[in-house]
Order: sequence, then structure tokens, then C-alpha cells
Amino acid sequence: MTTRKSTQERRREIADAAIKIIGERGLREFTAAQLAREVGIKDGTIFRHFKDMNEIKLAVLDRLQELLETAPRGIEDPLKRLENFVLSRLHSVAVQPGIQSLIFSDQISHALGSEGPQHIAALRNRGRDFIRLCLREAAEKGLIREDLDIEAAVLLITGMVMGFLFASKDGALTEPVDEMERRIWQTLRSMLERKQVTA
Amino acid sequence: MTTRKSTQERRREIADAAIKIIGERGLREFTAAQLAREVGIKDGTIFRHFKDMNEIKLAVLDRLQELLETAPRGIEDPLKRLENFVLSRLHSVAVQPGIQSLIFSDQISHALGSEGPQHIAALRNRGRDFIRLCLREAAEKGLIREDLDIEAAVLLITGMVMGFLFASKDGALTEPVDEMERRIWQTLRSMLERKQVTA
Amino acid sequence: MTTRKSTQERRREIADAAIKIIGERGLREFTAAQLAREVGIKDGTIFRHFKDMNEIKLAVLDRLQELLETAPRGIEDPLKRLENFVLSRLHSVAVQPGIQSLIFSDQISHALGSEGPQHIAALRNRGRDFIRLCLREAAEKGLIREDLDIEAAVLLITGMVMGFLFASKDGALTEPVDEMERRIWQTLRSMLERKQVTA
Amino acid sequence: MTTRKSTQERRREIADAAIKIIGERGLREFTAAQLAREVGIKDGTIFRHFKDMNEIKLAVLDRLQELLETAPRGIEDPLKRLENFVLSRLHSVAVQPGIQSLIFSDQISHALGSEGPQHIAALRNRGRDFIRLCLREAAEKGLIREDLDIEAAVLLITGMVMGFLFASKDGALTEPVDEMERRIWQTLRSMLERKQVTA
DNA sequence: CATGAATGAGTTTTCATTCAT
DNA sequence: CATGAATGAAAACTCATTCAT
Repeated sequence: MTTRKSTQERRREIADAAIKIIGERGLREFTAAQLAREVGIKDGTIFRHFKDMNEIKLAVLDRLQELLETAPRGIEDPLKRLENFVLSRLHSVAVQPGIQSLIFSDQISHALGSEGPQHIAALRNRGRDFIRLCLREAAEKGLIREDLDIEAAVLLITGMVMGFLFASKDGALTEPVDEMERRIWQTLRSMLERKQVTA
Repeated sequence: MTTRKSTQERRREIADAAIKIIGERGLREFTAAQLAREVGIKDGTIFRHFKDMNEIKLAVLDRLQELLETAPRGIEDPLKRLENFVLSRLHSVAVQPGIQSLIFSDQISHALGSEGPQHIAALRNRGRDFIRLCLREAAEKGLIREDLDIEAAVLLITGMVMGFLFASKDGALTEPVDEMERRIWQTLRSMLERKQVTA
Repeated sequence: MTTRKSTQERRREIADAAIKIIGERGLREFTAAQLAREVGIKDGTIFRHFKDMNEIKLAVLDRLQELLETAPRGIEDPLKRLENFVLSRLHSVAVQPGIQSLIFSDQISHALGSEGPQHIAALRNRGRDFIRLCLREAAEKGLIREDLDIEAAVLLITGMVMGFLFASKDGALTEPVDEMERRIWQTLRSMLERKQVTA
Repeated sequence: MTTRKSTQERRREIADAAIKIIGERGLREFTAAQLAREVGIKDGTIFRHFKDMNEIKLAVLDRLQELLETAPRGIEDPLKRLENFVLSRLHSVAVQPGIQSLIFSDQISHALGSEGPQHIAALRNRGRDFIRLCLREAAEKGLIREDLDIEAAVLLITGMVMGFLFASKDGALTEPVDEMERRIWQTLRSMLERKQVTA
């Protein structure tokens, strides 16, 4: 009955199980036993694939990084690139809330110990950097209003994803998720726009 | 050596210690022993003041509610009311990051068990309701652009606080905190504004 | 709201509460807190009246002795005396099962520590002695069959009370309690009787 | 130093240790730590073999049932069957007093919680049922006196075992145990007998 | 590679007891 | 005489981790 798999496979399985558990049930349930049950092996076996729990947390971090590496490239128009990025994040909130939830909670951050905050900060900074770059390019090309405070806008855009995430978690959305996704982008869009357009 | 205090005092001390610990060190460190050490009593003594850990979590919830009950009232201008609210939240992020952090993480939510999400959702919904009311009133009075999508704006504003919170946690602020606070509100402000003004 | 009573009164109250608790809920519930609640005082106060829990157990023993001191005296006919004794025990089983239950369980015995078994044995021996004396006198007076094995009969009679006690606890009585009481004595009676009588 | 045994073995060891401890030292000593010491493992290890203490109590119940399943079958003569049964119980009192002691104390009953009394009652009722059946058959076959009150006799016989049990515990036996066993059955026997026989 | 038994350190909680008020 | 806060020790579990098989 025992399914034998390579360590490589098992490592991914375990990391994914960890993400699922932490995201859905919180850090308190993130135990070797739960992990093992989720993967379908016995708890002792976990440590054949990972030295200790800390190594698993690091693997989780790596996995998250992979899963988030969806920043669109190769699109000419910076605003279009931003739109893709934002919509993809908003969509991932609706589709796999666990992951986004994980990134914007302090759970792993704390779990990882002293280096945790740095790791997680780095992860989040990638998103900020991407947004900042898009905005700068758009500003240079005159695609957005000149007086836009780019730094504030970066915070606003990253925050919006969170606002959407928590609202959907709390059941506080007054409209269907997919409609809301569009409307959020619309609102954001009109904020960035050159005023003249609407004059 | 023994410091004797009333149960009432101890309960508050313990609840505050809980907030501090969860906010700063995460749920994993939220144990009777840590709580006791923080307060300066023995761990068994905790349970002379609280029936069990769950009761402590509920006390934390109450305390959070108290700390957040700062929604400004009595101000005529809805936009001014909103400004006060947003600035106070932004400021509290800078001053006592633990609390805001707590509200926008799933930590207590999970800790509180099955009813946790509801409790926390209710807490967060208050903020949303307040913002929604301000925006509606402002819209009626013609103080903001007519085509503003109020629901999207609610998410955007709540999210902004989070965006600021996480950016400051991550050391991702390019400017000093207090300046950033002002700039964020400015940016938000100009977004809500009637377009004609800038025509 | 506090009722102040003399230590003497409190001691009896506490001992009675102890009997009630141990009899009805078992030794595991016999704690200072439960005792205090039953009596209507706070747990610390228990130790103003008793040095420690052990002293309470000894008081329980004394109280049991008192409650059992109902061995009838002054009746001429030894068989009548025995009848009174047996019926009174059987009746007490029905009326206050806790006490009898206590005497025939090892609960206090164990609770009292190393001297417990002796104390309890002494208590139970009194009943045996009483029965033995009645039977001997009856034998001498030719009121019971000559070939009766008195020692065996003593065990049989004491056991019968237990048989009745446990049957009534287990809901294993096929007839109403009071009828059963009579029938048991009848059966016992006919066993002791001289055979000639029924020839 | 570590002795490794199968869970199956350990479960039996632990259940037996539980019977020994409860029987000899009482429920208060029935703790995971004592159990572990008796078996020679660490206390936490207990819970690798049993979910919790309650599961151990249930195992004790099962084990008791096994140990008591000695009701003789296949003997034609109902009185002979009864004799075997009674003598075997009396004997087990002398040989392994802990077990009988356990069945006629409220200890496990209370320990098992709300369902405890039922479980234990069921266990005791088996004995009663067996005795009742023997007596009924004997009555039908005219082997015992016609006027015998069967229900009273059932109580009397079960009680007798207890009477013997407690007397031997209390050191109240005036004769050697094995002689007493015989004499008790004799006395009982003569009680059941048809009167005519002795006329 | 996987299991299943064992462990040590920790967790929450209970409890007898002390003592300042 | 009574309370209410505090304590130390022990209870019942839990959990990461080790290792013989």
C-alpha cells in the first residue's frame, strides 16, 4: 500500500501540503503529523526528506516564490503590463486564496524565525518593484498623469490586492468576485489616467 | 516577591501581553508560559484569571475592538471625517504596528477556532462600513466625482492601510513614515476629487 | 453574602459534602474546589477548618461511623434484632445509596493512604461482629438450625446487602425496591430456620 | 535501553497495568505516569498506543470482560453448573482479588464518565443472568425447593461473592480461604435444597 | 524509501495549599 | 472567619525528532 516516491517528488508534495495547511488552517496546524497525513505518509518519514521543520519552511518560501513568478514580461505597453499583473493577482486571490493569504499574513514570517521577515519582505518587494517599474515607464511615456505620486501609488496598488483579499475572505463583497475584479481595475485605471482625457 | 493585583487588572495585563506577543512574535509564542512571564506571574496563575486560553483570545478580541473604536464622529464634512479616519489608521500603523498587523493577519482568526473568522470579519467590516458611509454621503453632497465606484473605492482605501502597513514592516518605504502618510492621503484625495476641479 | 459559621459546623458540613461527592461522583471529584462549592464557600477557606485533605478523609470516616451506628440494641429476640439490622441496612441502601456505596467500594480505603484499609476494615467488621453475635445467640437458644455454618452465614448476610446494593445501582431489580427488601429477608429467614419447621 | 514492542503487546501490557494499579492502589494512582512506569516506558509514549486515558479505561473494561468469561458451559446439571460458577468466582477472589475488587467498586464506573455505569452494569448483569438461568432450570427440573424466591436468591448468591471478597480483604476470615470457599458453597447449597430431603 | 516505536521537552490545565487583606 | 491572589507540583496530552527494523 505504501507509495514509494523519490525525495524530490516528496519534497514538492510536502511543501505544497505545507502551503495548503498554513494557508487554510493556520500555523498551529502546521505539524509534522498533519503534513504527513496530507501527503499520505507517516510522520517519521517526513524527516527522511527534510532535515527538520525549518527546512520545510524554507522550501515553502521557495515554492511561494515559484508560484508568484508570474510577472508578465514582453508586453510593450507598461500600463497593459500592469493591468495583466494586477488582474492576475486579483484573480489568484479568488482562485487560490491560501497563497495570497500566506504572503500577507505574518504566519510564515514568524515561523521562519529571525530571518523570516527578511525573506518574506524580499518576496513582497518583488511585487512592489514590478509595479514601480511599470509606473515609472508609463510616466516617462506620458501615459499617466504627471502629478502622480508613484511611491504612494505603489502602496495603493499592492494594498488593493490585500483589500480585495480580505474583503473576499470576510464575505464583504457586495458583487460577484469576477465583476469586482474588473471594477477594481477600472477604478485604479481612472485614477492613474491623465486628467485631460476626461476633461 | 509576590505582586498581588486584582483579577480585573490581571485580565487586562494578560490581554495586553497577548496582543503584544501575538503581534510581535506570532501565535506560536502565544503560550500560557510566555504570557505569564510577560506579566510576571507563574503560568498556572493565568488560569485563576481566565478559564482557558480561548477566553484569553476572546479578551484579545474585545481589547482590539476597544483600541480600534476611534472612528471620528461629529464632523460635518464627510470627506474630512474620512481623512481623519484614514490618517488615524495610517498613523496607528506607524505607532503600534502590532495591532494593525494582528487585524490583517489570519493569526487570531485561526486561533479562535471555528467562530474566529466571523469575529474578525465583523471587526474588519466596521472599518469598511464607516468608509462606505462617508463616501456615500460625500457622493450625495457632490463632493466627489459622480462616476466613482464606491464599492471598489472601499476596498481600495482599506487596502491602502494594509499596503502602508506591510511596506513599513518590510522596510520598503522610500520616504519617512510621516511624510508617506500625508502623501498617501493626497493621492487618495486626488483620486476621489471631482474631475472638473482639475480641468 | 458570606455566611459565617463556626468551625465545628463547617467541619460537619464539609464532611457531609465529602461523603456526598465521593459517594455520588467518585474520588476523582473529591477536590477542595468541589467541596467548597458544595458547602458554599471558597476553596481556600476549606483549610481554615481542616489542616489538609487527609484530615477531611478522616472526618469522613468518623462521620460514616456515626451514620452506621444504628445497630439495634435492647431487643430480646436475637433473630428479631438481626431482622431489624438487616432491614435497616437494606433500607439505607435504597434511601441513601451513597453511604453504603462508600463503605463497599475501595474509594476511601485507597484515599486514606496506608492506614485506610485498616480503618475501613474496622468499620465493616463491626457489622460482621453484630451479625455473628446475633446468630450465636440464636443458635444457643435453638432458634435456628443446628447445622448452620455461622461464619459462612455471616459472609452471606453481609454479602446480601451488597448484592442488593449493586443490583439496585445497576437497575437489575425485577421488582420494586421495598418489595425486594422484604423478599430478601424472607429468603434469608427461611434459610436460617430450623428444618423441622418446614417438614 | 529502549525495549521495542508492538503496539498490540503494549496495549495489553498497559491494560493489565491499569487493572493492577486501579485494583491495588485505586483510581487516584491510575495516571499516565504510573502506567508508564509500570510498563517501563515514558509517559508520553502511552499515547502512541492509546488515544487518551478514556481509551485505556475501555480497554480495561474489555480485558475484565475477557477475564470474567469463565461461565461454565456444557454441563448438564444446572446445580453443578452453578457450583462451578460460584466456586470459580470465589476462587478468583482469593487468587486475583484486584479484578473482583474492581468490578464491585465504583471506581471504573466513575472513571468511565457518563457511560461508565452502563458498561459496568452490563458486565455485572451477565453474572446475574447466568445465575438466574441456572436456578430457573434447576427449579423446573425439581432440583431445588419449589418455594425458593429466585430473584432474591440471585441477589444472595452474587452478594455472597462480595461478602467473601470484602471479608478476605478485611482479614475477617476466621478460617483458611480454601476451606471457607467450600463452606460457603455448602451453606448456599443447603439453602437451595429441597426441604424434604432433610426432613 | 518507509514504517512504527520511543523519547524529551513542551503545552494547557488542575489542584492542594499558603497567605496578605 | 472569609476572601481572593498566588504558587509548585503534577496531570494529560502534543510534537519534533531519532532510529531499529
